[in-house]
Amino acid sequence: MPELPEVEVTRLSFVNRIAGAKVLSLHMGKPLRWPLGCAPQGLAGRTVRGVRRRGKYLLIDLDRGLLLLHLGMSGSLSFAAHMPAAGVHDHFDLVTTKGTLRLNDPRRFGAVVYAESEDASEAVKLLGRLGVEPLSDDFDVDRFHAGLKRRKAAIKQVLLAGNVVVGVGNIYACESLFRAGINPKTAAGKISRARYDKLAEAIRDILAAAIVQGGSTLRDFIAVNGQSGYFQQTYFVYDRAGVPCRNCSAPVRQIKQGQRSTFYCAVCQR
DNA sequence: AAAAGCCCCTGGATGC
DNA sequence: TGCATCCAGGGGCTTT
Repeated sequence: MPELPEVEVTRLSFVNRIAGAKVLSLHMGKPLRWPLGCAPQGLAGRTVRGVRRRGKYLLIDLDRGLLLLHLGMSGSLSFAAHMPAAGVHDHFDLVTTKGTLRLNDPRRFGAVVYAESEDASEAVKLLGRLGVEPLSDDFDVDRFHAGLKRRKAAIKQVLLAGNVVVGVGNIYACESLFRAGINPKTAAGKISRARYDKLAEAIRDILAAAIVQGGSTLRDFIAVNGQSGYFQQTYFVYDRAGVPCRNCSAPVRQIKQGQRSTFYCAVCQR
C-alpha cells in the first residue's frame, strides 16, 4: 500500500521517539518476504542511531549495522512505549528502551533484513537498483528525459519499476500522469522534454502534498500516531473507474498494464 | 539490456 | 447463509 508519502509519514512519526534507544530484543512472527539474515538476539544492546528512507525502504541505523524494512502492500508500523500482545498479523517487534516498533503485515510481502552496512551484499541487493529520489535535488529533468530516450515501455510502467525514479507507486503514478496530461500507455522514449518537465513537477508536487496531508488511507494504512491520511480525498483518477473526470467529465478509464490497474482520462491525457 | 509475466499472501467485496 | 471468484499501495526473479 504504502508508497513514498506513506513511508515518509511513517518514518516521521517515530524517528524522534526511537532515536538513541537501546535494543532490548527482537522478535519475528511468521516469515516475511526474506529471512532476517542474523540471529535476532545478536542485536540486543545495540543503539538506534536514526531512521532514514530510501525509496519505499526504511533504514534503521544501529551503532553497528542497520535494518532494512519494507512495508510491502499491506504493512504498517506502530511504535508505543507499552505495546499490546502480538496479534496474528504482527510479524516483527523491535523492543527498545524507549518503546516497541511493530510491523503488522497481513499479506507478508513486507520484509525486515539485517545488513552489516549499506555496502554489504544484503543491502546492495535491495537498494542497489533504485532510481533517484523524486524529492531530492538529484531529480533533474534533463537526466530524467535523457535516461528514458530509448525506452519503449509505457511511461506508467517505467515509473512503477522504480529504477529511474523511486517511490512512485500505483496511485501516485496514475495521479502524476493525470496532472501532467500524459497518457499512461505512451512509450517513455516518445515523450518530449517539455512534457517530462511537467511530469517531474507533477510527481514532486503530488508526493510533497501527500506527505503534508499524512499520506493516503487505504485498507491497511494507518500512521503510527493512529491518524489516517487524507490524500485519498483528492484523487483525480485512481480508483475512479467510470466516474466523470474532475476536469472534463469524460468517464475515467481503467485498464491493465503489467497486471496492475491503471486509471486515466482519455480526453485529458494524450 | 530491456520488457513482459509470475509469484509471494491474506482479506474484503461481489456475485451466484 | 455459504462458497467461489476477483481484486488490492510492491517488487524481485525468471523467462522472452
